[in-house]
Amino acid sequence: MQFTDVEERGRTRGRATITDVAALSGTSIKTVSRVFNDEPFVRPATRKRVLDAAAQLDYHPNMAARSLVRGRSFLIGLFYENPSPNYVVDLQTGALDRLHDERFQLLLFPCESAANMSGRLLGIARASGLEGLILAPPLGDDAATVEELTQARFPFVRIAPTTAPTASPAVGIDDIAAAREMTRHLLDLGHRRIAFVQGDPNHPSNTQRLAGFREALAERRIVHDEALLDGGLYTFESGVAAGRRIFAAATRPTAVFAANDDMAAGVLLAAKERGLDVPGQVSIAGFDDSLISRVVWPQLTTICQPTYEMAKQATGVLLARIERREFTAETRLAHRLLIRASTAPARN
Amino acid sequence: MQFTDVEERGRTRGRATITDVAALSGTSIKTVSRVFNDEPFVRPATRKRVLDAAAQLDYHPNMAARSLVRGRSFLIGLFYENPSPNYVVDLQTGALDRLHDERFQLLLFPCESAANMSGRLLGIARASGLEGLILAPPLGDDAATVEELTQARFPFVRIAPTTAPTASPAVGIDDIAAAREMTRHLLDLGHRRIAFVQGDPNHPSNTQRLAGFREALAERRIVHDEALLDGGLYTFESGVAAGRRIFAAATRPTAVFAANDDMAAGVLLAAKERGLDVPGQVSIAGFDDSLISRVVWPQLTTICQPTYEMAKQATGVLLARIERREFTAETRLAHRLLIRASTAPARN
DNA sequence: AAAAGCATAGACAGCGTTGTCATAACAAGC
DNA sequence: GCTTGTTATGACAACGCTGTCTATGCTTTT
Repeated sequence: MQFTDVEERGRTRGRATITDVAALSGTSIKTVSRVFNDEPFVRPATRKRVLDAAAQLDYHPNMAARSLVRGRSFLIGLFYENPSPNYVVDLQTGALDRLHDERFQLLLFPCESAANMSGRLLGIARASGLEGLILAPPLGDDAATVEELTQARFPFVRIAPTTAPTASPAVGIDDIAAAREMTRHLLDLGHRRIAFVQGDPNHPSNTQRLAGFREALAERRIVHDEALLDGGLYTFESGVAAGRRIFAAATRPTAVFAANDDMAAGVLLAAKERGLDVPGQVSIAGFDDSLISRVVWPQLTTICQPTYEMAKQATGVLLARIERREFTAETRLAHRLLIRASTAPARN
Repeated sequence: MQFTDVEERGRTRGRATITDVAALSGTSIKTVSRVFNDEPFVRPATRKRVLDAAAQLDYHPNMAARSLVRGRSFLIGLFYENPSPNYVVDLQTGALDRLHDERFQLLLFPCESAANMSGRLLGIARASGLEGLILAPPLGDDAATVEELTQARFPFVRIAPTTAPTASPAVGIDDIAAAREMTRHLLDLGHRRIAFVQGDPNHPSNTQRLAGFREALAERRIVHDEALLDGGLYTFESGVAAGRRIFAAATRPTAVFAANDDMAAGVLLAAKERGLDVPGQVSIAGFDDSLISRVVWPQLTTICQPTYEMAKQATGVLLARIERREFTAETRLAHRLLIRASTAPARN
């Protein structure tokens, strides 16, 4: 079916322009512009006339024209490569909430793999006319990307980066300390054989969490059995696979610490497949406090990571840099050990 | 810290323009424009010169200028009010994938509540300069919204709408038939006391699923006990609450059918709290095949709803309407009953 | 060899806005 | 009443691009 002569109304054409409002209100376009940009020196009476005319014509400023003349796009890109929908939505919501009253809009850039984005981000940003980038893990950890953007003086902010703190703005938590706390919790419960399920080796957050795990073991003078180190990809499925391998081993660990909740949930599923009681026979701990940690049974002991808040603050940092050229250094937000039902004293 | 005199590079100013490319390539701006818009009548040699110059200057067409002169924004809005992150991400990914090679960009509009958006969508669309809207459930079911947009001839497409098929384009599945199939499955397993956990009463998908449930019972001449109807809000937490009420009742049902997976997972958690074996003592069924249905133990029997594909097709329909004024009527995609481990024969 | 046709290229206006600069209105100070 | 200063308003160019129209070559046809 085809529309005949009637035009569609999504287009910009046909909409009232600043000239129409000026004409109807008996003022000039410049005055209308002043009103819509809250510039001073407009008499209240004039302002009202303009506003009335605008309302009558259903006038909305044309963003394209505004962007063109100002040389700004008011577009910010959120780049992420993350297998966990919960995490992604938290990120988006945080950024959107911060952007809500600003004139900026958020563009999504889901990336297949962080590796093949290396060195391409600046080009993409330029092509889309972005004014700033938010790099979610692990994109903020790519050295080439950070170097490229810094070199070009292109505004960006990294969320939860783990590479050595450069001068670039970032918002995150202390992954090492958090992993250390979780490990201490397991040690305090009497666990000695603790398996660690790594996340994607390309995500440096994984390296940090593993480091924290090792530090805590070292504190208590426990020699870690490398056989208890297994690797996943941060996805639920990879957690299931890791869990199956771990529980099939001759000497089973009494606790498993997974580098994120999705994998911990996978490990939990593998435990159930094998008929293991959690936390009776094996304790399982995660990391992130994502929705999935509350959905499974028993609910997972985890690290509460303020993803939403990190994204919100990161967006604020980026905005400050774009709008006022303020350069905020690295920000660390607080994390919290959340003890729930999946961990219990070791009995062996 | 403040940047001194060096300018930030996110802005559009300072970037190469079409005039620069024309000058460097020894052509006119119109020819450069032709090259970048794949217009005919440009000699290969000229094209190459232009492209080389563009590459050398790192030229990218200014979207704002392009939008302005064309009277188009190339912006599409995705409106959703959905408590399930998995669903939302599927929706986004479907839309983004379809948009990938088009010049359009997607803007996100998470809505607090569909009700208070009623009658405001057109204004928001106009204010943001959108060319089209994708309405995810339940926004596509608001009569006032649909009426307003249709009236204004504003391009939009609804995902999984359930209201009486108007002439407006929509992509969805047959919720009634799907719920009927699931109910038959439970009946075939010998269940007779089946509780139904409703979703948000404001989401008409809920009404449809309940209707399908009732139809299947009627087919088998089973009088449904209204006490077995409980209500949630499509969230995991509301499912937990409903499950607790259901299992606290004097005569427990042998099966529970929840209107979505999140609630079914909640019911499952409530069952575990009470020490009930699933599916031994009670079968639980969900709807959606969202990630959560695979994460819990036992994995949930559910209806596989192609959310990603629905969003992708809906975007295609919208694009066709915007670009070529093609008007596609309602499209129904296939669903599938996915029998997993949470349902088993009734034994009583 | 002239005319006609087509492929190729450029000049220029205009899209809807904001910035700059000029001007008008009005109050205050002498 | 005349200057001065401040407040309020408007004329006009410019932002970077595409659409329209016109001009220039180069073939082909007569």
